[in-house]
Amino acid sequence: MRAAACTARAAPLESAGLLRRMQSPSPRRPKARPASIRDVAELAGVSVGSASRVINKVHNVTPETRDKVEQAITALNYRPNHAAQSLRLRSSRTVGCLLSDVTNSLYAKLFRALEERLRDAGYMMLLANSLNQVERELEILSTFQARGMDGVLIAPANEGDPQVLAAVAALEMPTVLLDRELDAPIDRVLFDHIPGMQRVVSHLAGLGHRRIGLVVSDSPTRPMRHRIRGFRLQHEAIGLPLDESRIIRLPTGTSPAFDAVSALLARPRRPTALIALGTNVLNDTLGAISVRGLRIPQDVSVVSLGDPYFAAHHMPPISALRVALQQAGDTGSQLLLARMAGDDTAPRSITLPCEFIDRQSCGPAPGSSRG
Amino acid sequence: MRAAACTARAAPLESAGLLRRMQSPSPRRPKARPASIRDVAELAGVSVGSASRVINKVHNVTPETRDKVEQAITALNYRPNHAAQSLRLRSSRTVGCLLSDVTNSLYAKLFRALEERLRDAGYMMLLANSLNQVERELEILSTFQARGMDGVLIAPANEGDPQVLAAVAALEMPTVLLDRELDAPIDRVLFDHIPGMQRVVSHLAGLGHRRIGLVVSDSPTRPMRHRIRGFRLQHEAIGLPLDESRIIRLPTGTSPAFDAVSALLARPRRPTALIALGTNVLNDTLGAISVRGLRIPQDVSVVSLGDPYFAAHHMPPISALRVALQQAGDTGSQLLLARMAGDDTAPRSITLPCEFIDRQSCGPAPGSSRG
DNA sequence: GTGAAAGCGCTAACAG
DNA sequence: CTGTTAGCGCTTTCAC
Repeated sequence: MRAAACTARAAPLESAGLLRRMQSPSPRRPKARPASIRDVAELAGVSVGSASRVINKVHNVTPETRDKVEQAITALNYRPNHAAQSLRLRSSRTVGCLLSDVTNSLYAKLFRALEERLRDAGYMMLLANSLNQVERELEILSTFQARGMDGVLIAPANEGDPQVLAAVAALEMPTVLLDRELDAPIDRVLFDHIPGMQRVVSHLAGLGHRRIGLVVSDSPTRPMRHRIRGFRLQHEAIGLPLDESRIIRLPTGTSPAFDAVSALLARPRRPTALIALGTNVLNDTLGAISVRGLRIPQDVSVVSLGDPYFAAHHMPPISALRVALQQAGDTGSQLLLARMAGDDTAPRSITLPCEFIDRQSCGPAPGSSRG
Repeated sequence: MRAAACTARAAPLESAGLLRRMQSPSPRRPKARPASIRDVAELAGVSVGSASRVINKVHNVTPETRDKVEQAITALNYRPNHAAQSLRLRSSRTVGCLLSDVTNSLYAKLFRALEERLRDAGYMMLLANSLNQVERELEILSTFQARGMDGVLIAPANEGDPQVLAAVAALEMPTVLLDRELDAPIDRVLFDHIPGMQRVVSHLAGLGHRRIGLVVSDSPTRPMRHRIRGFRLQHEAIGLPLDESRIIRLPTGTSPAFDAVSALLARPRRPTALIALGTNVLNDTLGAISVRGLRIPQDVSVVSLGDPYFAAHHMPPISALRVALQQAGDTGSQLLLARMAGDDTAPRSITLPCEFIDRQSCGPAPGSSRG
């Protein structure tokens, strides 16, 4: 079964498409069309009604009938046709999930948590990555609508876009927003970024740090806005002067965090503490620190926003502000499940706390008397 | 819209379910049932046949008719009912994807690449994580079948399980296997792990390393098997004695790579080079090296299997054996698309190369004359 | 307890 | 070019 490496674009495969219309349905699956409930009923010698009743475990059935039908089912390897069920029941037992990008471990974890719960409840998940593009978000939303999802869980990056807002508001099925804010009357699960960030700033300030840098992305989403807001708020609260230029908003997509952080650290009065977005940005930040020959935490303290695997396993272990992804998944699916079951109470907004995990990357500010 | 943090299980939400059956359909979506093609035809003053024709852009239509129908469509905000189309067309325009865990960035990247292509072709993707459990894989496969996926892309972790094999073989729709081997006549896209690993070993041997450690997972999948095989083969090929105890197979799930690598490095004649699975294991490996006060590459050379973001941004940058995920996505979707379009030629097996990226983590073996 | 039949929304074959 | 109609497979009254 060894094949030569083939890196070519699929030109050779493409042509197969043309042939298709000129020949009978693929001989690769000559399995005559699968057994229908009618076949089952016939083989069992009962009516389709009865067959349906045993399939759906309705009570009104003689054990005898049940047996016959069940035998027919296994004999025919019968599986109910999902499309027909969806049409008839007006329910697809499918939930749509719109995320920026599963490649971001945060979303991947969230999706996994969500899937776990919803699968247990008998739903399958459609996953679509919007890659932060308005156009895609619109298209995905529209597709979810068209495909009659029973519910959707969404985290549109373009919260502020009027078209996106309109599209979300137009959704006709139960919807839950994931850590986003949109002016529509729908359920949402949010993280408490502001108090979380305040906690971090105050922890750092307590260690004597007076110049704290913040490295986030310029994505216009709620998490970023709130983190920055919390950052500002806490500076005010404790009367720490805030130099706005210490807030770095990295252009989304690319990750030139390295250069930006290097520049920040090269300033005459460099920050003595850095708060950086988890995973990639954190990684670049760590790299920039190490390249400049600075030590953690002696020269610079570091806090990660989000708690990627490597934060805990880095040397030294990096303190992190962790969001409860698993819990968010539980909560989000819970909310959605309730709606899909008919809950028609007012939209709920559930806020989940951020937890600060203090590890060994935060120390007293250099030259500070505290600590 | 501020809500108290709520960590409680959803007991309060649960009860809503009971109410449901006793009241009319949720007032939250009083949108009478969406417009059907019949409504459109009626409003446009044409027959459903004509309506269908313009909706499906068939040629036989007067511009006049077309206009009327199109107006009715926008007026009614009509969207074809997907379930009805699926039922009628025997096609769901949906593709199932079975992976171990999207939380693993490798799979996340693969999924994203796949989704990109398939979305362009008009398919949506159902994603299911098997978490390596046989039971789940069976269930997912069965669900894909029952739901009439037009095609599936799968990477079952339990390649060797007879039940899984049977379930895969029983799949009635086009299927492509992703870097797995199963004795079934289906398309597959594979990575060239053996030559890749051989390249790494020989690179290291060329630098004078004679004791190379390999840290992988004990997952019984093709990639792991092949890496180990390539490791052995190349040792033989260049006449390097291989101490089997230098091959560490980490139990899947947990990641105690740190201890295992520490132990390996604590041996009297420790390896002078380490080849480690990307991301988490690599991270632990790096940690263990740093904790023992060893330097890269002066004391230990390191190669990553897979090329996570941080490998390139680590200090020093870590050499990596990279698999072309994007290309795998392109190829896999290509293969599937062709089958779904009716291609009925013999199953293809496309092998993609592994690329070795030499960065700065590989140096001459300590005490070696080479380099 | 069971069967007959209506119809979910759509496409396609057929007649005009 | 357009209208009518027969199902796709299933659930669910409604009689019996």
